[in-house]
Amino acid sequence: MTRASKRKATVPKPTTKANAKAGTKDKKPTETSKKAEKVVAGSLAATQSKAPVDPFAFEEGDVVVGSISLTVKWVMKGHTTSEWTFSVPADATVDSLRKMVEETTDGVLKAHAIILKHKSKEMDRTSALLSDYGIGDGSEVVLLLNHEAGPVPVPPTAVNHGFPGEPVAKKAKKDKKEGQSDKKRERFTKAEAEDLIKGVELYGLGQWAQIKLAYFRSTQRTGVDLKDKWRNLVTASQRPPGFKFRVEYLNDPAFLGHVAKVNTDALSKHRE
DNA sequence: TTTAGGG
DNA sequence: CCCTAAA
Repeated sequence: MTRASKRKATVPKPTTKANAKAGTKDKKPTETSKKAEKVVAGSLAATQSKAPVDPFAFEEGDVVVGSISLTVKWVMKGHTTSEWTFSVPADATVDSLRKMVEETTDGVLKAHAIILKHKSKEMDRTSALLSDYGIGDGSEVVLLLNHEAGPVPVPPTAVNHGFPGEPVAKKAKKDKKEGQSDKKRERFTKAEAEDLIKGVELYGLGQWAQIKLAYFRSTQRTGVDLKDKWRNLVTASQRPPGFKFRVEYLNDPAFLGHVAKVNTDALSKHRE
């Protein structure tokens, strides 16, 4: 295949090092002889015009004076969809936390669309300190999405735990001991097909693993399944007008038209 | 392990 | 859906 798009769309990989890929702006933590010192002391005033503090500016082993450990939970339809544990500087702001969430989900959850609440109170002052909202160690923050800010895809589950970038979920072994080939043939529902379309739209062609994580995390669908389904959808969209499909939702010209459109757009981006 | 394609 | 060469 051609080179993948330049924009990295990879979900935080379970890296062993804490800050393997996070903040790209902060160079490197000079020696750690005086970690407690390099921390945020004065950094807020120093870079006030820009991002308050690079959320990933410190490392796992650092002793951050006045740090706050909190948990961010994304609640949707009554249940927690995803949850992350963060350790932030004492002078972290609402906005810096939102950016951390965006980083952690590798951009899947856009900072501008994130609404944070603490004890039912919406934290709308983005430049306010988390402490201004009474947030301290062990606090729990609820994350909501501002739908008016545009469609936001489902983020990967349990992306992080502890410091950003720290490994979290185990790989879920493929105990394919005996003939575990109990894979029954289950047709994609229209909803699944639509999620797949959104995935290709958002991540691009070939990003099956990414789409799997974003939209089929808790499903049996594998990246290969998604790839196969996309191939079939595109083929279907190229059938002559009036073609009759067994699967009902494929008989909707608008539906297949969308598939064709998304495919065309994705193809152009795929080769640039 | 994931992707791309033919089976 | 499966199989598997390539990456």
